[in-house]
Amino acid sequence: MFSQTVEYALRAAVHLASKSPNPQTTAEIAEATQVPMAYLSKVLQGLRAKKIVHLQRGAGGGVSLVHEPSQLTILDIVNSVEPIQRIKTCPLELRSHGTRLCSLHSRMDESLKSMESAFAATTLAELLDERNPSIPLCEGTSS
Amino acid sequence: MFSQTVEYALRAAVHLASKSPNPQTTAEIAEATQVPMAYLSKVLQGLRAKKIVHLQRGAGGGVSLVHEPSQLTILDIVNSVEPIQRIKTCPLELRSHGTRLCSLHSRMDESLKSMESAFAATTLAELLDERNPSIPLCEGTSS
DNA sequence: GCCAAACAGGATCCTTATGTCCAATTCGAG
DNA sequence: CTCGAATTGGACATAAGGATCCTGTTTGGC
Repeated sequence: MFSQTVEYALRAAVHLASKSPNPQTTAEIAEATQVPMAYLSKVLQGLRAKKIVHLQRGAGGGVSLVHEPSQLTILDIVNSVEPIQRIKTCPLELRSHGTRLCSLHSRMDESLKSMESAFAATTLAELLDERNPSIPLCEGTSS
Repeated sequence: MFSQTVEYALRAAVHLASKSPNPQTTAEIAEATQVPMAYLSKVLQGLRAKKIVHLQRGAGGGVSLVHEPSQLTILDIVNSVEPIQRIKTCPLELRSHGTRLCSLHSRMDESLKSMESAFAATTLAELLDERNPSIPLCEGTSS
């Protein structure tokens, strides 16, 4: 449902937020987030184009967030790499098909809207503040 | 966010429901739903494999729903062609990354869960019953 | 100034999704 | 039985997403 690119961008953003405001090298982020480094580099370049991160070349350089983690929402990241496409008009521009498929797409769009709202409501800072949520998703297999 | 294949399957399912229990030929469905026929054929074969539709070959044959529209939900169709992948475990199986990315994926999964619930709550019959929803998505450009 | 660290960006490759085409098969009807 | 309607299924084509590699450019520190 979510593309790899979005997943990678989110991982990188969260990791950067956790280290904010210290810059991290692409290699460090790749290691920490388990993302292929060469590809992560491309993803980060996309985030740079959208003014989400700052990329500093040269020795001692690295990647850093342009804004405070408390000012960045999940939606900001998602929309930077793969904007959520709301369904504004029925994909079928037919005069004859009645309202049937409309109601389908209306339902689909409501789900998109719901997701959009949820993503807009959570900042990276809030993600980091959460201590041991009720449903831990990270139970390692190692004891 | 939704693949073409899912979109096509949903269109076909809704159209079939609207004609239920009469079978429709693939060509008729393709025409009504604006889906390339040759590809629709493949999609329908997928729906057949999941026992959603019945395909009758030969003259007078066609496509028909196996179940009543009131017994088929949007989720049934979606899961038949491209199952919604809930995030059950953190994609990063790291012992060292703490709970940070967990809270991210927890949020993402909540959106998936919400969508799943919404799709499971609506049957094809209900879609057909809806008259002129408050937000019409089908305003044709033609007067 | 030189060197090593670190990003930049183009070329390339692999896989998957989407879409097309055609010969084969099934089956109802005359 | 024969013919045409209709799906079947395999091969093929195209495009996009995901991933890798290599060379160039920038830049801080010695």
